[in-house]
Amino acid sequence: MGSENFKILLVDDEPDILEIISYTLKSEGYLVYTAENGVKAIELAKKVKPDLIILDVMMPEMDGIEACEIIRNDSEIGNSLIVFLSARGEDYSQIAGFNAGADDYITKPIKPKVLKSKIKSLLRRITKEEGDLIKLGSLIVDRSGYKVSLSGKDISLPRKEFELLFLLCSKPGKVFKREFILNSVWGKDVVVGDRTIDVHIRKLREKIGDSCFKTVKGVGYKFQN
Amino acid sequence: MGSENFKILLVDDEPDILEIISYTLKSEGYLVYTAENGVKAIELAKKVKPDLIILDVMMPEMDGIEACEIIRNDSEIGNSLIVFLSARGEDYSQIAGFNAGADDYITKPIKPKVLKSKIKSLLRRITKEEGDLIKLGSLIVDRSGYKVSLSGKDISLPRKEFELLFLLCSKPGKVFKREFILNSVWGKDVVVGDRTIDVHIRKLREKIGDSCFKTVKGVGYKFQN
DNA sequence: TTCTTTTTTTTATTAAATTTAAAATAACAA
DNA sequence: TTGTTATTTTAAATTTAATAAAAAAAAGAA
Repeated sequence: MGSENFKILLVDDEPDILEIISYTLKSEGYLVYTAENGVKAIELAKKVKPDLIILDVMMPEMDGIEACEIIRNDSEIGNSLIVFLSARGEDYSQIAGFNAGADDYITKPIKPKVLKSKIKSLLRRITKEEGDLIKLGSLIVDRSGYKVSLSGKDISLPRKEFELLFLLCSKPGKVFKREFILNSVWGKDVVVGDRTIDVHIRKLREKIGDSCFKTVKGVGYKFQN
Repeated sequence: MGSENFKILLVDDEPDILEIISYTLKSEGYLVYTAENGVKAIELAKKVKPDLIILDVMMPEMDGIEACEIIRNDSEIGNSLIVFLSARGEDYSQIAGFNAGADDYITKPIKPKVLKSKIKSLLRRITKEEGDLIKLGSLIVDRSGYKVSLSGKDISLPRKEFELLFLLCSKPGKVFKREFILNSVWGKDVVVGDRTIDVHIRKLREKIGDSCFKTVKGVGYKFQN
């Protein structure tokens, strides 16, 4: 989706790993910063305020777990997402990592595909989890369960329909342009036909009620109840 | 950032909670007012007209739900956003809270991150972006919703009509030359007939009122009410 | 896996509304 | 008066969206 140029700080003492992961992440459009040890990582983190930090567990001087604890207790950078890198089977470090406050871990050897999808889903968490509930009169839109409750009755919606509803409800009364809707629900580079939005709107009108979805011809749609 | 210094009223009987939340919110740039019970809250709310009220459900004397109901039925402060604080798992209070008219709820223990993002997304819902709204007496031109409200009544306009109205209203009293209007509403390289503007002006006169669109012969039109 | 169901997307058709154009009328100045 | 310019009306052209139905893709169940 709208890759909002997330900042990722990558910390590992092996230059090769740094290189490979860095390349992989940059090709996904992330801004990547690197550090080769915990001390430098913390220093750099305070400067760039990364959204996510990838920490190797095994590092000389200050290991990942120690660094993680320090980061978590720092008010400036404490709410970055933290991911650990650990050798497969090092079960201990995984546990320790979570105790130290990590959000996820990835085992070496690193598969770019796995890495990318983990990072993506973690970052989605911070963009989408925000305010996961919208209440508008008798309509409650609940992102955590992908469902809406309309005057007490629960209606569960498929993903696209839900995303569209959620978007419109995030600013009742505002007209969302078709292009904008496409970008945020379908994603920047997904190409779908022009009628796709219409059909989804119709589905929502069927399920939620006709009156609250207003069409502004030549512009887009808005939610208003 | 663009934080328009929102006013938040925080109501809880525990001084510690008051302190912590207050600190968190102030650091985000909000103006925070506090009250330790429902009665004082309502009193204070009438004075400061907060944009958002955070209410603890469990309070001595007057609990949050009761306070919420009173607030909602008060015309002065009834359309503030209301958020409940409730202990996790107290599902009952969530339901009750919504029935009483709350817009959202936050469970204790409170995580500053969650609190901040919820508040932010709630306030985002009610804010209009800058330059989106033009008020001229009883006429409100709302760009984000592509509609105008004329002494309370909403009128929705098609795209071109709206753009034209918005242009004229952006500088009341100024005469816009026909050529300029064509450029900004229809675009530089779109070629349309000369009478097109006239027809659209007429449509606006029909909908908004004849008197406020003045013709300056040989030059163009202006808005003046 | 394969089959079934659901969701999503596309296509074609219909309907509606906007926008433009054109013609008729009115206003006004020279 | 005539000629110019704006207004109104009407009609045509064009855009745009709603609808229905089918195809494709994805998700789930057996």
